[in-house]
Amino acid sequence: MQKQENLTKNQKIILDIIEKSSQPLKAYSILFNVQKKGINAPLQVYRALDKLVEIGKIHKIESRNAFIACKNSKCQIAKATVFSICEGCEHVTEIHDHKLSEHLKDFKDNKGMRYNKYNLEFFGLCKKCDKIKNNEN
Amino acid sequence: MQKQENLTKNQKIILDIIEKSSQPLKAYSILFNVQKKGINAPLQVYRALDKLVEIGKIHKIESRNAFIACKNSKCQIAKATVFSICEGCEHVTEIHDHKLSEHLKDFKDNKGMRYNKYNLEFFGLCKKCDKIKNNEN
DNA sequence: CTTAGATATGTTATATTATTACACAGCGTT
DNA sequence: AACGCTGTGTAATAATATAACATATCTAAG
Repeated sequence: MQKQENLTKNQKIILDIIEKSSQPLKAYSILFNVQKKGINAPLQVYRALDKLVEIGKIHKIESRNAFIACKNSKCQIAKATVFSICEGCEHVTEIHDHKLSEHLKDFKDNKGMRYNKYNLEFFGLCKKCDKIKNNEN
Repeated sequence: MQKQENLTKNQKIILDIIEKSSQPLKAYSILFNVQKKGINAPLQVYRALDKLVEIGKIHKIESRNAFIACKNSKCQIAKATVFSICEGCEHVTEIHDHKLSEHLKDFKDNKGMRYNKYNLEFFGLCKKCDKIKNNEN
C-alpha cells in the first residue's frame, strides 16, 4: 500500500486543504481553492480524492457529498467509519467508539453475506443548535 | 402526518414504480419510466421522492444516490435505516436486526449531542458474487 | 540500463444528480 | 371570499461526477 510520504503532488495539495479544514469540504470547493496551485479540472480533484479515500487519509460523508480528513492514525483504511452530523450547522465529527465498533465489525445478517466495510451516519442537533431551536419556540 | 391513502397522483405513480422494483432506482431512471404517465421534469420526481422519504415509504441509499421501497410496515418514518450492499452486483437489502437497532438507538457520544436519526450501510460481497470472485482467482 | 506495466497527470467534453425561481391550481379553514 | 398550505408544471441552471484520450513518471524484471 501507498505510504503517506509517497503521496503525489496533487494528492498532497488536496489532502493539505482538507486537513486544514475543520469541516467537510466539497469537491468543487476544493477545486476552487487549488486553482492557484495549478489544479484546473474537476477530474484532477476527484482522482486525488479517490486515492485519499482508498488509503484512508480522508473519508467521504455520503449524505453530504463531502470529504473530511481522518484524524485517527490507526484508520489506515476507510473500512469502518462512524460520523455524527448536526442538521443545524452541518458540523461533522468522526466517532470512535470501541463498543460500537465491536458490534458493527461482528455483525452478521442471515444471508451469509461477508462484509468488509461499513459507514454509519448519525443525524441530530448539536448542543448549540439544539439550544437555538428551543429558544425559537 | 400524511397518510398512505392521501398520497397524491405523482407520489403514487413514483412509489408504485419503486415498490415494483426489487432494487434501488435512481431518480432519472424513475423519470424515464414515468414520462409516459405525464411526469416530464426532474423536479416532479424529486418532489415526490422527498415526500416519500419523509413519510418513510422509501429510503435513500446515500452511497448510491438511489431509492428503495421500505418493506417494513413499522418503518413509518425514515429515522433508522440499515442496509447491506453488494459491491459486486449492487444488490441492496434492508436489514432489521433488533439487537443492532437497540445499540444504535441508544448510542450516545461524549458531546451531548441528541440524535434523532441514523443511516448505516454495510458493504461486501453477496454469496453469489463472492463465489464468482473466488473462481476468478 | 532498458523495457514493460502500473500509476499519475492534464485537458476537453459530457453525463448524472439536484435545485432555484416563478406562475398557478386545489383544498380546507376561518 | 380571502388566506395559508400543499402540490403541480415548466424552464433554466447549479452541483456533482465520469469518459475518453494523450502523455508523463515511477518501478520492478529482464
